[in-house]
Amino acid sequence: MTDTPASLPDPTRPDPSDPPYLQGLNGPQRQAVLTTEGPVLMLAGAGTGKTAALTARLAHIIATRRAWPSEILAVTFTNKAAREMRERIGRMIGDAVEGMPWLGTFHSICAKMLRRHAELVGLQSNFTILDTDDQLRVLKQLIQAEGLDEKRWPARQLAGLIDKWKNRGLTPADLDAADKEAYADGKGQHFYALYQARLKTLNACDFGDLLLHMLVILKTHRDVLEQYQGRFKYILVDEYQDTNASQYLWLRLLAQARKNICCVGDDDQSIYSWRGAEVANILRFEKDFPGATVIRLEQNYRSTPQILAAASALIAQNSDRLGKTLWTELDAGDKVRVVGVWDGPEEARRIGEELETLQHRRVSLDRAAILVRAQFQTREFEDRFIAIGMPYRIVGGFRFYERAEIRDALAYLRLVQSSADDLAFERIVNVPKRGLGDKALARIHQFARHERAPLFHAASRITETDELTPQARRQLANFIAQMRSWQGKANELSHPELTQFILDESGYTAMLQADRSVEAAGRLENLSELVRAMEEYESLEAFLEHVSLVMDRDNDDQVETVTIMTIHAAKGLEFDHVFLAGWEDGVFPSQRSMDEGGTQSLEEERRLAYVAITRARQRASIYHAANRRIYGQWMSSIPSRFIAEIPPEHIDSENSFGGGQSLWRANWSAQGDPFAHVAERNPARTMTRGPAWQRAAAQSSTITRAPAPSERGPAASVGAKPRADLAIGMRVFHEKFGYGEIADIDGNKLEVEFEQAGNKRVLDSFVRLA
DNA sequence: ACTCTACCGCTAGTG
DNA sequence: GCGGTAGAGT
Repeated sequence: MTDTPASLPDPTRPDPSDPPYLQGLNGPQRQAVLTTEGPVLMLAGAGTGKTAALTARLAHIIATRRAWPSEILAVTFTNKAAREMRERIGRMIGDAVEGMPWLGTFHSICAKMLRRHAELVGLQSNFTILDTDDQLRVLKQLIQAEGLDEKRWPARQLAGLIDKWKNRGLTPADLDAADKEAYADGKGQHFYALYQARLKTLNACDFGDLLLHMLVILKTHRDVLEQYQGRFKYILVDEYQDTNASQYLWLRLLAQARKNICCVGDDDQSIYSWRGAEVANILRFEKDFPGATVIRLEQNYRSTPQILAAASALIAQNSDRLGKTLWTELDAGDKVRVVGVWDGPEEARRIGEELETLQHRRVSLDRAAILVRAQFQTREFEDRFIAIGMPYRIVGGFRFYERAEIRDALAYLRLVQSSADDLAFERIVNVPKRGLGDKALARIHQFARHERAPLFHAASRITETDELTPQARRQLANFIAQMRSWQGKANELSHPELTQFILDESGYTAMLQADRSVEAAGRLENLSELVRAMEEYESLEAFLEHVSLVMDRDNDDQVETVTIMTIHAAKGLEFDHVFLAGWEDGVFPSQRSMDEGGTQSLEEERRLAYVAITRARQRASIYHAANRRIYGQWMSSIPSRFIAEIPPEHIDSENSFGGGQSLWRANWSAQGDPFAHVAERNPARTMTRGPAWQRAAAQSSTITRAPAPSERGPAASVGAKPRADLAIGMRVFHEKFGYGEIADIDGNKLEVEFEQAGNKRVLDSFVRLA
């Protein structure tokens, strides 16, 4: 597959004989489509028609028979992006898009691969994928089991570290000296290893593992690597600036053989370093792939020259850039508006008025958006818009599948599908309330650990004994019987029917119906939505796979609404009218990024500002308030330094409380670090309000150590083997029933004649010799 | 086993 | 200022 296409005189120029997918593309776009062989880096500025070029490239590869759809690997970050790409390609090449099994997110593609090779990393192919919440619960349990103080060493911190390591492609054995020092006086590596072992016994993996496991497999199993290298004739990566190290390594392995890899991205829009993305990946592409063709898409089709000029001037202040010069053929348009207001409520009021003006001009609210730096800023707008009846929509926040009721329902289904799913068991064994509290759960745990069996199994065995109170025993037996019957029904009923059946029979629906609170109705609604959503999947397995990787609700709002969202959420979107709220130092750039990261994170904030401005097609309005309430405290604030970085000739300034722009602009230029006086006047802003880990780190020099894990006593006998040290007639002590004499032994079940409590059946692991 | 209270944390958020 | 949660209290 090294033959070049019949060479045209100049492939970048339009030709009437062009196939339809090339029509309407500009020169660089055409080059990006036609340069199929060898490594290609497509640097695509904001609004330069990246997706058009990208889909045309795929269409071209398929149309010219360079590869079958199934021989192309196309990766994106979000499901939304994958879905959009699939749709757009579908429009070009028709049903052939159905044959593109390897178009998807990094995670979904890795999950698919990993199910084929699970046994190579000690998993079964039906492994479950844990979300962040499950992950945290597992870690909490481990921390407790090791006797560490959870307050001092929060599970979140450990989760963060493990995530970071996985993002960098490091297994526990790969950690370097510095990393080993991390967490609880150097126990980080120990906990990482413990956690991985625990996941293996749960037959589960977290999101990071999907990539890490595949990376390990590709590195250690040549045959598997060659199989995929052979299959993927062309590789395409979207949003390359967002890749983390493990994704990068994974891609590099797969691309090594043929080197037909095309990475698309924009270093100026890299805004995800905090979750592991490394801009370095895109900056060093040419070194990684010598002879790479670098193509710049610089003609912007979205914004007016004024908006573009403002954004370009801003981003030009950053140092580590590959550099692009965006230009447009559009007419000049309005300057960027900068509006100063007194406080947050006024900001919301003013933007509300602007939106009403748009409504009167018959501009659809769908074409307007309010972009904020942080989620907490949305409240001000919500309050105001409810008051004036402005239809709005807030993107982000809690996602559908993170809602408690959805997670509960899924836990029931997971347990039906796999009774070994301990996390699912724990989640719903007492939801709705069955009178099975900590005590009962602790017993089940203790027995499960002793038997090395899943909780469900242990629970089932424990109901055959008197270990629990009669009430708890009855309830647990009932729950187990129900679960068994559901497992049986899984074959008879369709999975949506089964779900409805379980929700009703378990009492979950009744529990919500009895709940008079405001949220209960919405929860019931969410559950019916879940059942409805399930109908689109072939099987329960298929649905659960989908759910663990995707499950975002498509809001099919009929009403025209203004969208309120974070800048991060707005990446890749565009609106005619964009309102940029809260451009004040401390809010944007955020205090935290300025505290911790120095220029590095300030540059990331600046890229964020660049992304924000370039969302606008016709008009961008920046707002800053002189006073803002943060965490319940009123703070006076100064306009964002980013405003001062936009050349005045691209700005129209107004100020609702006097003073005018000259005031703050002078303020900025007069001092070297104008922020210093704010820190001085408001010391609370800088140090004492730092995140917990900073405070903790400051104290970490004087740490006393928690008791070693050894005090967990002599190890229990291995497996479910009955104890050898017990015999009929021996006197034993049981925590609940007191002293007694063994009357009979049946495996690890004992019949004991207790002095006070009478004849009881108990488990051998709960008694000790008296 | 449930309810109340004190305390923590609080940038962004895909899989 | 607020919501989630852990641990104590009833």
